[in-house]
Amino acid sequence: MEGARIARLELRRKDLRFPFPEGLEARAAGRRIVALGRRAKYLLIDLDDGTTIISHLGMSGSFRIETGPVTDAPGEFHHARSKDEKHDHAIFHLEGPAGPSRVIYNDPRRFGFMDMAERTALEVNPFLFGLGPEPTGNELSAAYLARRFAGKAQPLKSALLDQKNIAGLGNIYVCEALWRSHLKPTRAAASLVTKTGRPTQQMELLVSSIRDVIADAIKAGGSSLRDHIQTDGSLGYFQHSFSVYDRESLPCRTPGCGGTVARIVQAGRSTFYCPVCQK
DNA sequence: CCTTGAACCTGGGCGC
DNA sequence: TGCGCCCAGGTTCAAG
Repeated sequence: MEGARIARLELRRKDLRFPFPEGLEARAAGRRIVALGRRAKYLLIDLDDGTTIISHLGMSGSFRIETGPVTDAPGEFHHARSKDEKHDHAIFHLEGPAGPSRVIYNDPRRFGFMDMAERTALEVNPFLFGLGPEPTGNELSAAYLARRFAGKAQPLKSALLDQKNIAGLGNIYVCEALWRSHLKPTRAAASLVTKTGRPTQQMELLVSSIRDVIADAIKAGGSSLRDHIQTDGSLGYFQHSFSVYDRESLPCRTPGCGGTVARIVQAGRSTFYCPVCQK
């Protein structure tokens, strides 16, 4: 996709969760993609005119890539548009050195959305403004989190899910990171900060667990659930290595623990944890 | 300020 | 077989 020219951006409906921004198709047409980036859970597509397309997959969105000319043969198969295909909402028709290809945005539940902004004004885009540091970079540290969590009675789970504290952690990875660091999700965020505002030992452990969870998930190819798939159509398989997420009533996987995974609801989201080894 | 809850949307799974 | 209900994912916004 990088380096390719967008022959046409085809929007097959006027909105996802929000309307597509005014003039998106016209702005994208004929432009070259100079870079692909990511911030938190937003995909950033940099065009050669200084525009950046901002795309979020929501909960059920995915991109898939098709190469070669369109094989939309007329005739008997035309009526048989697959269930999946009807949720193809945006199609980037690309022209690259290797010929035509398409990058297709599919989103059955339409919780995703797209926006566009001038690259020079990205930080003030409403979706990107105020996001915390990436969990994979040096900016995330125990000392930083201690500053953010000091004095907060908010449950640890909710604080970690807050994108203003750390950008890009979702429900699954927060549950997994807390389990790895043996921390109870209902603890106050401030309980990992000393009276003098320094991170506790447990905070250090939490930060390294967050890094490890993300690294392991990337290595394993992502966490797509159920019908949610990879760009090549295969299922992400990190879901097979969840330690607590979606394991209610199953044995805790901490060696020698013997506990049973519980499910509670915090701020309207499911939290899975082991009441025995997470304290 | 902090915290919770509803809304957005669809399809899969389950109980009857 | 089908209907109705609940649930999942992420983010914003309104209300307590």
